[in-house]
Amino acid sequence: MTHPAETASLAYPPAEASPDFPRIEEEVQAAWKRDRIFEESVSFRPATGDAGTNEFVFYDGPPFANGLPHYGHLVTGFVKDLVPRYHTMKGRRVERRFGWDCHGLPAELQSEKELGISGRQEILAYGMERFNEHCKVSVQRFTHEWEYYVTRQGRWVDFQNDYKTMDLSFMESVMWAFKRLWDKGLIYEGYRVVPYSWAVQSPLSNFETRLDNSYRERQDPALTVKFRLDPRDGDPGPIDILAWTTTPWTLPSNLALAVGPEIDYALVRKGDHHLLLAEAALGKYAKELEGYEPVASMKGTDLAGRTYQPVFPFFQGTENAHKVLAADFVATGDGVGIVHMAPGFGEDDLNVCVAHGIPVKVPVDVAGKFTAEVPPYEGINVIEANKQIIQDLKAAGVVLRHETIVHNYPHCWRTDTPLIYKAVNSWYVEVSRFKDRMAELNKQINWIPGHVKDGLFGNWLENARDWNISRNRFWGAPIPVWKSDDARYPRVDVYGSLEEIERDFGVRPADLHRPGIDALVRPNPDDPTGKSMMRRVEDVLDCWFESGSMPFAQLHYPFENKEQFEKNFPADFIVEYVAQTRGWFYTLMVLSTALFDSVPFKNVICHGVVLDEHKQKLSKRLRNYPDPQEVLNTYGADALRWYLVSSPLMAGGDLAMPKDARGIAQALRQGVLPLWNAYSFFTLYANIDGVKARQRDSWDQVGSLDRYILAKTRQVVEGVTARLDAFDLPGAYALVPGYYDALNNWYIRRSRQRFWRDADGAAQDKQDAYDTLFTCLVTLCKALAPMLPHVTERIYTALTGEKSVHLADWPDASALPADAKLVAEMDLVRDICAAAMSIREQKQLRTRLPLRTLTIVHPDAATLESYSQIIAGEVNVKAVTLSTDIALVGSRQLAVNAAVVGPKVGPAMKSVMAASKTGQWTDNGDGTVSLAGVTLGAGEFDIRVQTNQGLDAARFAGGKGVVVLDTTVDAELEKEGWARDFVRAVQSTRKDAGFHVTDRIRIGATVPAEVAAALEAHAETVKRETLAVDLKVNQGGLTGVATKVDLSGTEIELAIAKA
RNA sequence: GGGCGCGUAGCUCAGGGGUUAGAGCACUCGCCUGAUAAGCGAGAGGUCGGUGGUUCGAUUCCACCCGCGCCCA
Repeated sequence: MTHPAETASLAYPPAEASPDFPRIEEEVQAAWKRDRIFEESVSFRPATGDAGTNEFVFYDGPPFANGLPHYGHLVTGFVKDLVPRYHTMKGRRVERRFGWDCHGLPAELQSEKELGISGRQEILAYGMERFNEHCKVSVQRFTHEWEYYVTRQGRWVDFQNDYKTMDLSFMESVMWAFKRLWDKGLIYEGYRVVPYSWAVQSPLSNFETRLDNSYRERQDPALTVKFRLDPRDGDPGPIDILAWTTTPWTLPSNLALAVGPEIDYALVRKGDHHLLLAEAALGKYAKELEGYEPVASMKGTDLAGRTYQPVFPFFQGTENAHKVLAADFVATGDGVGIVHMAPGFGEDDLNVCVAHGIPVKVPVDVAGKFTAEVPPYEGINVIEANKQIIQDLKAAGVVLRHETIVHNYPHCWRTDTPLIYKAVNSWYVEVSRFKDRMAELNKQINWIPGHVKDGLFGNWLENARDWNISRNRFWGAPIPVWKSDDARYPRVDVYGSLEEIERDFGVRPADLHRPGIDALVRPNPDDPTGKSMMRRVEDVLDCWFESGSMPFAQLHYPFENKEQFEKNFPADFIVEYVAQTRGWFYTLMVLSTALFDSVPFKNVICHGVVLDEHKQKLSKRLRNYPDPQEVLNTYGADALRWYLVSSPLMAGGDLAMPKDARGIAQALRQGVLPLWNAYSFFTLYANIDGVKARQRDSWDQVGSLDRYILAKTRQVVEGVTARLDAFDLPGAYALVPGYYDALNNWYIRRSRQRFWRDADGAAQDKQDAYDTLFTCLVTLCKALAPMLPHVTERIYTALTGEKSVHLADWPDASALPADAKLVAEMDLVRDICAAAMSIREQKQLRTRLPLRTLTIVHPDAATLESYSQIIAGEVNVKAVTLSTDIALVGSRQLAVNAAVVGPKVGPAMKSVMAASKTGQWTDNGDGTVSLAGVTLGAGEFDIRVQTNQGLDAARFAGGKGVVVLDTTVDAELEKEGWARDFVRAVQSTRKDAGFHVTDRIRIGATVPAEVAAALEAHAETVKRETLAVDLKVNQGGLTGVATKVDLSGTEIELAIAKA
């Protein structure tokens, strides 16, 4: 739009009228990189202040390194960027280190896939060292993709100074944490039944099984099996006791049966044969029990202690086994009220059996296959063995019923294979011992949304179980425990630093990974024979233990940065998706409570999950989401940030994102474009006028429009500040469109002429207009910088010539005028104009057609006097008349302010409301009214207008005021209307022809006679408005850019040419 | 079965003991313009999931029910 010749001397870099935001963003990002703006934004804020630390501490939740980022990461990333940018501008130092979660099953499984091997045995065959070496490389494969997305989304984070959980320093800190817990007696080793994945050959932690939706529907056999009780005196004959199970594969390991002590059991008989089951279950087995009759009834306690014959012989003769035991957990909901117990495969089973001195038998190997202890099934996967076991039992005649049930069953979150429950030797953190303390500390945390604190997270803490932190795997931090290999000389050594290892083993490991660490072996000092050795227990740590360790481990605490950590713990802020209440949020809480007796973070946002528009999970296979890269390249990162962060996600809800990205297009239109348009207007005219605007710091002399928009700016800054302080991010975004509207569609539109007015006599007013708009834009850019980091950067740097808006201080609202009265009045004026325009629309009177009078009736009409001109201009009337006399336009209606009056009068409210509706009230003339025996004073009622019929009127301010438009059109008004129509036609032709806004033109036109008369009457105005040096009407010979134009129903021919 | 969240316009969602329940999108109609058609405005569109209760008054609070989502048994 700008002539190239002018560019050199421009006051501001020209703003594209049709900006390509993705391109602008990339330019901005390139400048950030080139000028190291991020680094400077961190480093120029001091780390310490008057009151100790000046750091705003942010923890980056480490993502699994071996996966590609998706929308969920983008959401988290935007928040991880927005909040730190805000606090940086507020003057805090906000370090942001990227973290990589390198260890654990995801990494191992990826490597197995890449290497074409599967399971422990094959890994061992392949070689643990090579395997781990591969893992180490594999987990860094996607770092570049991550860096691309994170950078492209405009997220500032330090990749150079990142941390990896596989770094020696990180792992040493983790080792330290383990030792601290050990010293506090919070670590123990035990036999526990755990969810076990035979596919990955490892137990899972209890929260791993609950992360995301690991439960899915599964069909399983359910078997009702008969166990023959050993005969006892008084038995009416042979008795079979029933038991029900959905895991037939555990029957070979059956070691006991459990009954509920208070449950009623029925003995039923058919001929010589007796069955025993809960009375409550009789109905369910009606079919199988046909012909049986009840012969006796007894309590569970009566049965306890009886012995029976196992259905399989494998563990016959096991100490204390094969007895009926009483246990409280037995219920009659499912099955027969008698539970088959296999202590190797059930948590309750284990507890009860151990209590009764029954040893644990686990005839299943690490891969989920039966061992030689059960010869017929040896080598068969337990789930696959179900079939054969059922067949064998049927053949033995001990199956009463074989059915199939569909139930929710937990699956391995990595391989999607069903989990089994299995007793394994594991290492535990005794969370149950300090869970009350966690619940207490949790009260200090500000959760967003608030319900998570006592809901999802609070309940989770209340039911916290001991945490199984060992994994029988390879790629992870080693459990730093060495044990004697000879039980006769027991000894356990736990190490908490490289130095301690060096002291005992004589070497300081350069790498703590297996198998190198396993090679550290030394003679057991407690063994006088000198034969037994201290060997490391084989397990590695659950990688979640490392995620919970990141606050201190990323700093190599306590070996380095001791003071820095202690001064800056806990974090001020973290954010992740809501399921991390069971993951990272939880592990942070566990470790910080146990190690430091402190919360790990003060404020936390838990956002929801991005779904497709049918609320289905986003799936690469289904391609049910817009390609992120395409979105970034079409609409830009600012639009995407606006879309995602102002969504219900931030309230913990799900976001149903349409595949066509229309929400993102809308965010661009509503959130980004209006700001750009205001800026583009400013630079266009400032450059034409050669005006250099300056930041306003006084406003005593400026007009009401300027004061109004400055006061509005103050309000929006205050509002955004309050919401960002409260971590209410959508709330902050929500304030912006209303402000855009006031700026673009009121301030600029009503001030437009001031920007191109001739300088004579109005220079100050013009400068005021530029200064005001400049002040608004610069202030707004600062206040929106965290929310729209790119577009604000471009605009701010163009306007101010400074290096970066992100190096600026947060705008000071008090530097702008506070004028609530003016804002309220002007907003009322806008309301009045909207009402007046609605009359025009209704009467089909185009805005360009001037009208004589607008009458405004309102109790505070007097205060509107000074706005008459603004209203007249907006509504296009010659005169504005103000009145407080409602009788002019209608009658008075009483509107009781029920919220105030209700509580005051109580039950009398009913008659008060009735009286007000039927008009039975009296004005006492002193500002009070009476009705139904009650007198109402100021603030307790409003008077509203009931408009008379037949008027061209519209109500405003909730009915408190009325505007009446004189819709008579006389010849003079008609002519003026034609002239304005003509001006508009010329202007749009100019624009279509690509003329510059300052180009002088010549106009030729062929028009009907009545229009010609109008143009003649208003020739000077037309020429001035269109920058025409010449206007020839109906003189033929049209030259230049010619068009036919519809002029409010009359066709004319028009030609314009540059003068 | 339990916990948490949710049910408001065709869609996505705000709101909140008070008579006239809002926004954006979509729809219909219209409009300004020497910045912005990726613009501005108006209209239509709702027994606020259901049933009871508390209350002068319930969409809002309470109970129960129905439905959806997540988590857990």
